[in-house]
Amino acid sequence: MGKQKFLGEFEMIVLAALLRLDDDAYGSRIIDAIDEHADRSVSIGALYATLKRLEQKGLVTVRQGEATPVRGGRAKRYFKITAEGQRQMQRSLNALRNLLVGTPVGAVRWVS
Amino acid sequence: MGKQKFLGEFEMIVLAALLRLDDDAYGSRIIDAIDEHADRSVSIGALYATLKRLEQKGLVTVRQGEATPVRGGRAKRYFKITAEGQRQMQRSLNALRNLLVGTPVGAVRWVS
DNA sequence: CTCATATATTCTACAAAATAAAATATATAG
DNA sequence: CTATATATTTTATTTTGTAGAATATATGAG
Repeated sequence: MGKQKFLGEFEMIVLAALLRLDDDAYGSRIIDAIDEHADRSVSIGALYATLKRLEQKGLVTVRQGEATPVRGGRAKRYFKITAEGQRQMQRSLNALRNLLVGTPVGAVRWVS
Repeated sequence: MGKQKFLGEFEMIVLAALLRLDDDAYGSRIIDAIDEHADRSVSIGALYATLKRLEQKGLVTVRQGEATPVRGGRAKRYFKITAEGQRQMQRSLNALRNLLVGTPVGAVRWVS
């Protein structure tokens, strides 16, 4: 068995955003989703660096988009989580969840 | 408002273990909890390095224990998550959860 | 006593992840 | 053909994650 892998915290955030955005996940859209849903502002450079790493690890794939017919328009790159990415994501979440379940009911809750 | 903070992935794992162990959280116990519940083996050095950082950030406190009356026994240091630690933990979890809810039902699930 | 041994924590060094700011690329409108 | 609006890449640095060696300290055996 290869060495057990766990995702970094921001890697999980990015992958979660890809799941949410489904077929429309590219740079600024991902930034917006993270900003809106996770209440977190991230620089675009930080995002792309992480996406590149995830791609190199085989956890996301990329599809080249068309340039949109509006002013300003380099072609977009759309990202998608792979099956292996989903697997690692679930494993990382489970690790946290399993440690937290059975914990005395206090300030930190997994649900609600 | 001070800069928004999010915990690292392993920091969350360690804090979750502290919650689980309540008043009995010291070195090897924490290692065991992570090993058992998160199915993850971590070196003791890695753990203490992270605990030190969490302490410096005010996310855990330490209480000095007695040496137990068994062979081999340097005094233990018991760790406990602070209110601020719980706050940051909840915030980090919420960020992930909020991105995942509403996601098409697929391979990655928050519950079950 | 003192030494072997069993815990326990700390130190050291390095790898990986996170992050922002600046640079570059490329499309279209005028 | 140039100004401008996206979009992605590059560069540099800080923070986290990680293991292994070193150190500390308690007790049991003799």
